[in-house]
Amino acid sequence: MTELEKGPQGRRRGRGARERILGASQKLFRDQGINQTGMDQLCAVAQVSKRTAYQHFAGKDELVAEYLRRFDPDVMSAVFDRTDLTPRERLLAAFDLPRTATQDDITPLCPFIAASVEIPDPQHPARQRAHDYKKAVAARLAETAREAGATNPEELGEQLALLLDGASARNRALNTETFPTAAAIAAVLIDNAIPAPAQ
Amino acid sequence: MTELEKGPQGRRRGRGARERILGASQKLFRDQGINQTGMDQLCAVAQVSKRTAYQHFAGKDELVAEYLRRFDPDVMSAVFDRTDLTPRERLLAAFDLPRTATQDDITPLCPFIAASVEIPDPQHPARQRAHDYKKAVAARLAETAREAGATNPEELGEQLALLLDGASARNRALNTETFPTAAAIAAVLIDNAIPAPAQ
DNA sequence: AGTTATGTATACCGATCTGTGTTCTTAACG
DNA sequence: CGTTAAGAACACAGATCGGTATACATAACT
Repeated sequence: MTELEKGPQGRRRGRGARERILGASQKLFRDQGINQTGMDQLCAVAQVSKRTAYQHFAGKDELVAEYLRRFDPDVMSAVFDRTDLTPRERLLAAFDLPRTATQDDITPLCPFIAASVEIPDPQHPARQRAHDYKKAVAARLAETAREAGATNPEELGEQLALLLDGASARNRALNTETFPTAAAIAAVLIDNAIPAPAQ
Repeated sequence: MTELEKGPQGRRRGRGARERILGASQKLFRDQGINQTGMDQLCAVAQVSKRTAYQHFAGKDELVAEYLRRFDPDVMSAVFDRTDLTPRERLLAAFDLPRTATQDDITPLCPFIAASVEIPDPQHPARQRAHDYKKAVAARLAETAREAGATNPEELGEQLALLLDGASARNRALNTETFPTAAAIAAVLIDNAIPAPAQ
């Protein structure tokens, strides 16, 4: 995901500052949280001068907003745009994605939930982005639920979105993988929401 | 819940420092978050000298841990210890409690989830307390599920606990009341988990 | 009444935070 | 080659953080 330290004849490190900053943000914000990551450390990891960082971003707030804007811009297309699965299978696959997308043994906390908790101001651009993203996920789930023939697609979309967020939050609090539990609930809800399962 | 500024002949403010500190913590940590609340502000709101605060608590970390220890020490007894409800009704009432327990128009974020996100160190006493509390809630749900005649009470308890956390996290991200959605899911799960509903 | 507990007031410490000013270097492009 | 823009290095400002030291006040208990 990061294409650093290469290029035609091996540039040392200059000329890609903005991308390196965002790459370091992704790693550090995920591992340490937003508030626990100072700009000094972030610039050190990104191998970027502090001055340069503030020429690319007006402030830390804007950097955080851009970090979230870059995160999964097309909303879970890795599962929703799959054509080899039926709509019903796609809905269930949404609960496997967080496990396969990371090489961690436990699924890390959703960065949008993290930002929503770490940033108190609801008007902060990062909070807005988190809001929009959560709505977008629910919308894609609802759309897929409609394709699957659910009687109330919007309701099912909201329900499945709640399961995803619940698993993420619970993963953090308990340090235990909870997505299988969420997937089991999802299977029940999906079966209950589709009137006549194709036989 | 806070019994401040009263007493026999109207003490001004001395002599109840520890309780005032914990009361201020409850308000400020909830409204602003833990990391966004400084000890100076906290002592000002509690009308307590900073020196006194550090004579009662070894540090902010210990204060945060005690704040979470005081929060709902008997785990949701307001719903689980009700004798006027059937076990099934008690399970469903768990999704109304967060709404009735606060006078806010929207349910605030669960303080244990908040602490789990705000505090990076999993070994922090507050994180431990959050872990224990979440397990305790799931245990009470499982116990009640067993009373309700569920075939797999532990599984149902875990599922309902996940719904509670999902609603709380989603409330924060979307600024919308989500507990009704969680309650609807809970109703489906409960009905599916109890083999022969007493008729 | 006198001792002791508890609390107040306030200045302060070192560390860390976000953000800036200044000067120098170097890669890219004509 | 020479100009220009991007970046590096680094010191520094101002605020805030958690936590402490010192000196004083007062309520409670014997």
